[in-house]
Amino acid sequence: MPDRQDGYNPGKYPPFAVTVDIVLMTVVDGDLRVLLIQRGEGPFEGGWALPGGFVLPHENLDEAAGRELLEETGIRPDQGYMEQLGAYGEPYRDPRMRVVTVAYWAIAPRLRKAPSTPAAAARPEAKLLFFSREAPAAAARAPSPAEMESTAQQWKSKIRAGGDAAYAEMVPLAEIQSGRLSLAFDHRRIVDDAVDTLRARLETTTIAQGFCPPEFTIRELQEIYEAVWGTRLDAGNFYRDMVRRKGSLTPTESRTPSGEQGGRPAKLWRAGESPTFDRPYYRSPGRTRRRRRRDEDDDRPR
Amino acid sequence: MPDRQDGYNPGKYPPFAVTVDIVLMTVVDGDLRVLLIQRGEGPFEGGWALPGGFVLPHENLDEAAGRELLEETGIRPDQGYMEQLGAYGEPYRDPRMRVVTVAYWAIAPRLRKAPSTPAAAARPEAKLLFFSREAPAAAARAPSPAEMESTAQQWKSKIRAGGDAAYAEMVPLAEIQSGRLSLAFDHRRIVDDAVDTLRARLETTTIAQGFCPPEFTIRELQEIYEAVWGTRLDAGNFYRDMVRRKGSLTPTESRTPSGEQGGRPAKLWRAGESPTFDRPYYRSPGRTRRRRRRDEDDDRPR
DNA sequence: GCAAAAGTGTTAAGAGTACACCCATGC
DNA sequence: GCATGGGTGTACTCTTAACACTTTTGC
Repeated sequence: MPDRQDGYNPGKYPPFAVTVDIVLMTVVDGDLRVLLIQRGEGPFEGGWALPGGFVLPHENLDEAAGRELLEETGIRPDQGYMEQLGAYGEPYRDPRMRVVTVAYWAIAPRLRKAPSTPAAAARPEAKLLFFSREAPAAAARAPSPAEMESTAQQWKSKIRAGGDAAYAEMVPLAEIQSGRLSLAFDHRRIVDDAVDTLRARLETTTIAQGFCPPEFTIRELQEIYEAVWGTRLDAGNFYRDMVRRKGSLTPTESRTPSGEQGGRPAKLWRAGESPTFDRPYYRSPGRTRRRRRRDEDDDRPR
Repeated sequence: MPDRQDGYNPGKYPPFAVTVDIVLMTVVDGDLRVLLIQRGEGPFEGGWALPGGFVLPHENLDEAAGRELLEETGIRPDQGYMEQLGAYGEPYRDPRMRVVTVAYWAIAPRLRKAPSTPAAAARPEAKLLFFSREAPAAAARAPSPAEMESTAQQWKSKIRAGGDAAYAEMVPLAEIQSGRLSLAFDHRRIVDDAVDTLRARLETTTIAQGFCPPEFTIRELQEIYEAVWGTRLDAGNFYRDMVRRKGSLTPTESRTPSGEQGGRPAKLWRAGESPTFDRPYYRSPGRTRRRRRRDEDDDRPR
């Protein structure tokens, strides 16, 4: 606490800068990805870093994180999910001054997979999504209900070719954790912590649905779990396990526009009223056999 | 991140004070308690608050929390367990200036219960432990191995009668959560968050042992779980469940100095090599039937 | 018809729970 | 002997995990 009997008095305190950094995660084609920006100046110029910025004097930490998310991606915090991760404050993590960063992690809904064979869609090095960092004023205005309806449309309108000095990109987590792509400051550690927390949250809450479009199939939800946990799950058991949990899913009348070259159309579901499961869905050891490799695709023989 | 393309440059950033606050918890006679200090000056003078202080320019957040814990209680962080909880930064949480607090929670081992009938020991409003906040220099020096051996002795040497303006006290959590005792700033919320996290950690880690003396019985460990979770557990099942988990407990040759008015002497155990369980010990609904009231004492008929 | 994907049934193994019961001590 | 608390046995229930099987579509 600020003032106490140990020699400090108000006004004579060590001044710090306080920033927020955001680990925005999404799942694209079975890959967990993280939003990174390429730094345009300063230390680590040209390096990859988490989006973030200073906390302003009048706003609290959650508001600062929500504002930064909106400014950088056009995503409003209430469209997905956002939660504080923790504070990071090594003395020389920023070489210029003493900075304490409060990290947040957030979830962005994904675009629905384009109708085509899954094999074709997954393979040809699926194009990364680029988010413009320009025109923050336009991005900051509140979206209309129609705009909110389809986040996919919002995103598409912001995608550009990239290649500019400072841009943002959804980078596969594997690129970061394998070390092929290294991050500025202590952001690698922040990303690791965020992923750990996300993995744990999937056990007790329904936030995995936040990665999905407003209406989704149980199979799509399963793909989120598999991407985040890095495991394969039994489709039949997963279906029952999710539907059995009360309050987490609302059934819909509609079904998927039916399969490409066959397959039974899947029921569509909406998020339930409860943000948590009535009973946790644990990654038990038997359930989570390690997944081999991205794009080895499947365990089943053909 | 500090410098970016959005109008900020280094040196022109909103200055904040950064502090650490510590939720030090212990279990005394089946009660989960929290260390509070009574404020000697400033806002909330005379009110109860968490111990804490400013982060110094040269130290990181963990070091600041460890230093504060040592200064305020004489407990070295490596004697128990300490973990960051999160950051709290509402704009006017401190009326004097903009302060962001990074909260930590920590565990202190408890004194072994004095040999007497459990009923007698539990009832007569067991005396609270008082920690002196004076002579910080003495408290700050590194304790010798002999001193470390018995934390109980360290504590006793610091206990004083209390009644002074600024002192510290282990307050039962129930006093805080019932609202009978209200805390300064947003410290009530921080305490609640710390307890939630502690409860969750008991499921997957062996830190409950941190509340126990170096050698302890399974029954003592069970009492920790019951105090923290606020439940009753079946003694027979708990015994097996804990002993079954590999790596969490090391057997000892010794036994308890044998019962007071009978009873089979209990085996003594030490902490195992693993800080986490091989399989989590969940508070499943059946296991955690709600406990009635503190000091109604027991469910069994007599 | 066949292939593919959604959804259901069945079963064996194991974890969780309740509770009876035996064991080792003090008095 | 009796009381007390430590530790073990046992039976029943429920969840998990594997996998066979049925349903509904496209071609």
